[in-house]
Amino acid sequence: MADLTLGAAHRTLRDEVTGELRRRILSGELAQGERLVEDRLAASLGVSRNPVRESIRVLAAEGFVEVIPRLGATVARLSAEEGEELFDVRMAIEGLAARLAARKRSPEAAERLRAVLDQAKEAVAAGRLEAVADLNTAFHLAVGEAAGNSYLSLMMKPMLQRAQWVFSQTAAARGPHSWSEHLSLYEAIAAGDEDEAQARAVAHVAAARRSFLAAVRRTAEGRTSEGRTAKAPND
Amino acid sequence: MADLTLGAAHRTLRDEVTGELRRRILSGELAQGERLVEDRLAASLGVSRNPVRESIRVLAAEGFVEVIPRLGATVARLSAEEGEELFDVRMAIEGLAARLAARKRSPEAAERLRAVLDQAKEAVAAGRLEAVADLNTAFHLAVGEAAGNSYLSLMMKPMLQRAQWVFSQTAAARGPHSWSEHLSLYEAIAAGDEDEAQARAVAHVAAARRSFLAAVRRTAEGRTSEGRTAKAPND
DNA sequence: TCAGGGCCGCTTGTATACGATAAATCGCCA
DNA sequence: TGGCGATTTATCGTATACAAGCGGCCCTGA
Repeated sequence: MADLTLGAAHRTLRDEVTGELRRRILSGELAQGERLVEDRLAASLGVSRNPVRESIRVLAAEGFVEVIPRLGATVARLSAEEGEELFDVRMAIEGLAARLAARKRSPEAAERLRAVLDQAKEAVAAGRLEAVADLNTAFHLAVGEAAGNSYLSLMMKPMLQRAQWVFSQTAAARGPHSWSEHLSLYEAIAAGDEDEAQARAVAHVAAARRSFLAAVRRTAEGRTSEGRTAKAPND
Repeated sequence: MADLTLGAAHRTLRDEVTGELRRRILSGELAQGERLVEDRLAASLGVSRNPVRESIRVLAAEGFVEVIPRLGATVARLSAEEGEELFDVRMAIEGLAARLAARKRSPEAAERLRAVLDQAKEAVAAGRLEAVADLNTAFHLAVGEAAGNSYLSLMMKPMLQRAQWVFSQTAAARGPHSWSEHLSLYEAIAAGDEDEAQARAVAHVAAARRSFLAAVRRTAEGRTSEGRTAKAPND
């Protein structure tokens, strides 16, 4: 199988597969708790089992997949509680990231943030929702990288992807005001105001948590009154 | 090769190898920047290349190993700056963990913390330094688990191992007062005093940072005056 | 009808084999 | 003698093959 479904770029198959599986998980194409059978995945991606296996280990380390020896891997399950818990971690980490980014005040980083904001404005206007979600993650990650702390960047990447997952699972859209909050955070960082940057980042995540909780509540109500019409975000 | 060097436990070879490689990295047996050649590692561990490869991916996700496609993996390099940066992240995360642990105030978790403290007292008295380092990591991790936040636990594990690595590389011992700080943190958590628990955790990490910086300074001085007598912690 | 036990298939764990690529070395030529 | 290119070697990337375990199913017996 020399020609792949994923395209024959220079990246290793392993990287392609990891990205593709992560995408399928984030998009819900692979549902929570779904079994990840190495053979099937390999076949569906047009590769052998080895790249798939290595990908699964990475995704497990990132918390997207659960592996039980000799039994196989499944997409992790995400309870509403676990979803909410993530926001506590985000407030701590993203508050720190914003503070450090403001302290550093790198022009290049500011430029990158601005670029993401511009792209997002377009995507929002065009109504490309999946792109907006990706750009949201990209913005937060760019803040993390603006902090100039390598380990912070390393840990933030899976954390933010997980956050994106949480939202995609609950169908909790935040809408345009999220981006005005981003803009305001960007300004505080660019101005080098550490306290303000941290405060705005924390407030932003807190607002996201409220959106999440509201969505969970809606889903729960819908479930009891209409009998599970909405896709259940958790079990 | 059915009989392994690592012992024929029920755990998969991949788990054994991951643990062993991580141990060798943390202990300095595998030096920073050292190449990790799959063939050699496989031979030296008495396994095939597959488990080794999967382990390398996991360690890369944790930040202990750097992989360059088609060139191979090396033990990550840890500059003094990167070492210091880690403390910023730790203060944010461990402060949160301590606060949540105090809020939760689970008796079982308190019991586990106490158990680690007891074991550590013994190990310190017996002068078993490696065990003390492991127990230090175990204590911090137990605080994280006492917080009852699954993602927090997930991310703290590699973070704390990295912290242990940082210290082992600089030969910066903290001594017994570190454990009195642990005890004081434990008390605040057991008492359910959120503010105090967070403050003590942050102060504890800040103290660790000072120890680290002092050790780095000593090394730097030793390097300039005596000409690299001490093992260089970074490049 | 139901409980127990053994067989079969699916899936994972591990090893091995082959192809491809980048680095290193050696020799040739200017 | 120095630089450049071809060959060689080391190592990774990927695929395939084999072994082992776990669960489900069917069959048997009361």
